[in-house]
Amino acid sequence: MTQQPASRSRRERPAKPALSREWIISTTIDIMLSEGLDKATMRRVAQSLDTGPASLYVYIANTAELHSAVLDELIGTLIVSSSGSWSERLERLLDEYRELLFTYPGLAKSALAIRPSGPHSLIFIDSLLGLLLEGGMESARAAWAVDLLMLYVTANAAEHSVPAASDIEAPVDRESTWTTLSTAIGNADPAVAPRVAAHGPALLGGTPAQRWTWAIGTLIAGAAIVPVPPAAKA
Amino acid sequence: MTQQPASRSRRERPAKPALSREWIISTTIDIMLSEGLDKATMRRVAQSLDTGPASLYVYIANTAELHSAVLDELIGTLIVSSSGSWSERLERLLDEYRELLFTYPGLAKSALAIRPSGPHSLIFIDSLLGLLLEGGMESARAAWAVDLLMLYVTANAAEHSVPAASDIEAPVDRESTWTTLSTAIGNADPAVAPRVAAHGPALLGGTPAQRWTWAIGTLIAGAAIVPVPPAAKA
DNA sequence: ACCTGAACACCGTTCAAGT
DNA sequence: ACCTGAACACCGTTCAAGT
Repeated sequence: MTQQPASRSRRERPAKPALSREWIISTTIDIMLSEGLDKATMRRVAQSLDTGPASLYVYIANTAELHSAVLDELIGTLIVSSSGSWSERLERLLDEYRELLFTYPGLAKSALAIRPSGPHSLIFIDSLLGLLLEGGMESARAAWAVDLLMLYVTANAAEHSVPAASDIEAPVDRESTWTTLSTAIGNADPAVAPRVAAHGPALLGGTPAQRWTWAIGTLIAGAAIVPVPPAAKA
Repeated sequence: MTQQPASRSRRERPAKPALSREWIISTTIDIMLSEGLDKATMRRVAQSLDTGPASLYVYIANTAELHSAVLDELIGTLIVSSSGSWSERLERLLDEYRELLFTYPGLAKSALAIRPSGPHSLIFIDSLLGLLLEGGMESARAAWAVDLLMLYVTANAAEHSVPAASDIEAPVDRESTWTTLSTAIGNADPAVAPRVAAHGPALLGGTPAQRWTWAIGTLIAGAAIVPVPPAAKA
């Protein structure tokens, strides 16, 4: 339980080790890394463990729980940097989380469905909360802001990790999705969507990094000025 | 194309009408309404249309495109109210969108993956943009704010529409997910997650409606004060 | 040209039967 | 008690063959 974080690369596979929750989770992470979340199915994981899928159900309730456990494990690898202002450390931590979700394509989508809730996630939430409190944010607002920030990071990653499957056979699709949206905006009929037609470039402008920084800044600045309804406070 | 919005309830089924993109989409909506997005599969839709799944591929490229088309169709039913301040109208419009995504469980998750981009979505984006501009927001910021607002609404809905499948056999699961998170927060060890332990009630406090209103307000207020990098402007 | 039966290559989950 | 083979009930997508 409190051993070191699951090593994510073990080349030597000691001939059929005993099945266990930990072993199943780390095998799942291996598969996710090399083949994507889509391939990290009960069947595929079982195959990697030289057994049938039914065996996994002794340790894990269902696919959602497996993915949830994997996410918690990975969140355990994030660390709060110790230098810089609270806002720098906060942005860096969120950036690490974003990167994590980008590294494991498809995991973000799971994260939305399952709400990180394991022991490692609790520590992560604690860190975010601590940084906002350090920044002087009122406690009730900081709590809600943590939620909002995590939701944004997850949604942002989920949106950018679209393909997940079929990236071997149809790498075109990702591009064409983008193209569809931007040409739709570019070609917007001023009679039907006048503001989009007029402000098209602004809608599409900026680098992903610029938009990310702006969004995080916006969330924090907004949370700092919008009060939480008094009744909702502890 | 510019007929009335796809009627979502047609009890009389004129014996095997000709297959068409429109007919496929409206049938999919029917199924989604009555059985959830999970059941709106190519196979199930084909079955409702008295044909094999292969036939759908004449009109629709794949499942993602089908869901994308459905979402655009539904977004076409949203209307901007004509009374009230810009911010009241904005919040009402976003609320309609949120409600739409809640009504069709699972659709929100699709919306994240596919980025609403059809003709109806373009008009919706145009309305949001118009309201922010009316509120005096600078154009580049308003454009990015539209993105952020839509992302939040979608993510929020995706998070709350968890079960989607298996809601007949395991209605317990939704409850237990919540319970898991709140008990985890409630029982947080002060030694390992001191801030969570101390501010637990704040993390869990407020009604969904309060949190929703606060979040939307936070996003708009934040966008109004955080400037977009000059290089990113049109 | 338009449509589709049948097949291919997968899924998650359960449960009776084995050790 | 613990584990699992085999089955159940599904998927998306393709393609050769029919009309």
